[in-house]
Formats: sequence, structure tokens, C-alpha cells
Amino acid sequence: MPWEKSFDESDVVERVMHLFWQKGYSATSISDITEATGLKRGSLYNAFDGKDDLFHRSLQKYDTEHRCATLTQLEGMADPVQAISTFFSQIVKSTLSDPDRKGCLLVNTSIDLAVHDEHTKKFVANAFKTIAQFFESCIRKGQELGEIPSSIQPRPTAKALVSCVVGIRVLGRGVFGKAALDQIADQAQRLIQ
Amino acid sequence: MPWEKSFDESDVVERVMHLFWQKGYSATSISDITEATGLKRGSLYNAFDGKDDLFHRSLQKYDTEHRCATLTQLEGMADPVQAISTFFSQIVKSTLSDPDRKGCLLVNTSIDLAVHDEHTKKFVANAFKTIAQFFESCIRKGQELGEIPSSIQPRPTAKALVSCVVGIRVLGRGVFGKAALDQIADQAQRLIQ
DNA sequence: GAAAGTTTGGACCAATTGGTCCAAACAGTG
DNA sequence: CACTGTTTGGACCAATTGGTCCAAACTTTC
Repeated sequence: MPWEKSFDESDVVERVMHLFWQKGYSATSISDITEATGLKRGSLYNAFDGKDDLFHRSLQKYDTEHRCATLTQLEGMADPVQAISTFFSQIVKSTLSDPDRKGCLLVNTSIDLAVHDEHTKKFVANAFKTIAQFFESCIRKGQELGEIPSSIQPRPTAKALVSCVVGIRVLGRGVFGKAALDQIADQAQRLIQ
Repeated sequence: MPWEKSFDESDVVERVMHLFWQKGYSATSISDITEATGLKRGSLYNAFDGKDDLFHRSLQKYDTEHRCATLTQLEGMADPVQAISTFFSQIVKSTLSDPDRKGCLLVNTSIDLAVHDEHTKKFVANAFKTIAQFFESCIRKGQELGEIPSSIQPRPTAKALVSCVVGIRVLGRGVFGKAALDQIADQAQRLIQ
């Protein structure tokens, strides 16, 4: 009786995510979305609840496929210092390898919070707190292993590392080039020496 | 023969600047602007060239009154290490004292670059480079005075400090609170120790 | 192949977008 | 006090905004 959709919901969200990622929420119109996905309005509103819904799904997908994926991969590493170092080089690499220089959707959104609801605000805040916890955990492990001086304060240092990551993602959108981003990543790691 | 405007152009740009600062370019409409300034469309388009023009003026004004003002003030300080320290505490203070948590217009704009022209891009990039130069100059002076270890690399470290500042401004928009921002500012200064 | 029920295309909607236009109001000059 | 030239209010514009609606197309089940 039913009739299967001719498109894959996840594919659509993927495309939409890239739009929000690049141009932001307000500058992305429904016409942009139908154009980029090939879906007509009817199909779009039949499958999703509207622009807000599409944005939430995009943010969710980004968080899962980028932040979560990266973190769980790095948490599997044996050496915590190297995990932090890898994190930074991945950030720089993914920032530069994107020809559109979209940066990080979570960072971009945290500057756009004025146009979003409370749920989005909490979602973004939680994402950053998780990254801070990751850094903190790495620092503590590094201290136990004697790789990181015990004089380092795990929690404040972790937050400073998050701040550097955010800075890289913002400045990587067009202000700084590869050399500068590499330098920032290098210097940031002096915080755990 | 002429007739003086009943409003002060600079006052209008000031109000408009706050709108762009809080909501971003795309989410700010002309109606928002006429409402916030009290000007009717006719007067607005008689005095300015449109939304783009108003944005450029806002950015210019922000840059002059905030970035330039802060930098020239700090450049007058005798102790370069204290100049850097003061810079960070001012950033944190101004981030937290704003009830709207607008952050920094230059940072916000650098994430919005996709919707702006090349001129704006260069303007923003230049602003950040100037801040980096300020930090670099402080570090060199500090090294001459023996306050900063000569092992520190002035230029890369300066860029890392800029990255921390940017991070504070982004995370200060709603993700982190006072305690966290203070900690980041403290830790950032370990980069010059 | 008919019935069932979802998906699809695209016409359509009111509201809003950035921007234009112009008659009326106005202050200064002669 | 009339003339001059700018400023002002607000009606107006086409285009776009996010969103709705529904007949036609379609696959599956019976």
C-alpha cells in the first residue's frame, strides 16, 4: 500500500547541513534547500517539519559524525599527549582541506545563537563541554603517566585548549592561512608542557 | 537654503551596529533598522546607500572605537607583559558585562564572511593581523626587558594569543560562564612564561 | 487489475524582504 | 515673505521569504 520515498532522508540532511554550515541559518532559504537537494517543497515539508527541523537535524548529524566520531576515535588512543596532538592536527587539516572553508558548524552556530532556541543553545554548550572533558581527561592521564607536569591544572588548561580550537576554526574561515594555523596548533600544545 | 538633518549620522550607525553585532547581517532587516533608529525609510536611504553600506560603516565604527581604541591605549603601557594581561582581562570583562553577550563584531563577522564581499574579508583579516602584531611587539619588548623567556617564539605565540582571544569571544556568547573565561585568560598567558 | 494510501510536483498563500519614489514639511537666504 | 533646495514620512514596488494545499502519479497489496 505505501510507496517508498524516492530519496534518502539522510542524504538530504547531509546536503542541507552543508548549506547551513557554509552560509548560516538566516542566509539559507528554503529555495536554496530545494535547489541543493532537488526536492520539491511538497516532498520536503512532507518529510520534515520545516527549516528549524532541518537545522536541528543538521546540527545533530554534524555533532554525531564529526565531534562524536573524532572524540571516540581519539579516546581509543593509548598516549593521551598524542591524542591531543592528533586532535589539533586533525582540526587544522580538516579546516584547510575544505575548499569552502566552512569551519565547524558548532562554532559557527554558537555565534548565531541569537536566532536559535534554548534547546540549540544547550546542545551547542554541551558539545563544547564534552570536548573540554576530553581534554581534561587526557591531561589527567598524561599526568599519571608522567608525560605532563603535575603543575598543570587539568580543568582550566582543558578549557584553554578548547578556546584555541575554536580560534583555529574561526580564523581558519578566511583570516589566517595554513602556516598560521599550524603555528597556533603547535603553540597550544605548549600549554601541557 | 539647505536644511539640517534632524538626526546624527553617527548615532544612527551606533544603533545599527548593535543590531548587526547581536543578530548578524542576514538576520537584521531594514525594518529592524528603521524601528531601532526611529528613522523612516526615506531618511535612511537618503543618508546611506543601503544595508551593505550601513554594515560597512558599522564594522568601521566598531573597529575604530573598539579594536583601535583598545590597542592604542595598551600600546601606551610601559610594561608589555602587563599590557597583554590587561588586554585579556578587558576582553573577558567586556564580554561578560554585555547583557546581550554580543561578543566581538569582528569575530562574529569573520564567521559570516560567506555573505560578505572581498573588501569586508580583507578588512576583517587586517584587523586580526593588527592584533597579532600588537601581541608580537609586546612579546619582543618583554624579551628585551627580560620579562619573557627568549625561548618563546614571538610570532607564533602572538597568533596563539589571538586564537585564545577569539575563543573567549565565541565561547563567551553563551557556552561558557565567567569562571571558564577567566581560566582561559589565565592559561593563555602561560604561553608567554 | 482494482483498490489503497503515500509521495510528488508545483500552484498558491500571506508576510516580509531590500529598495524606490515623491509630495509635503521645513529652515535658511535674499 | 516668497524662493530654494534638502529632509522627511510613508505609500508603493517587485522579489523573495517560509509555509500550505491538493490533484495527479505511483507502488504495493489484495
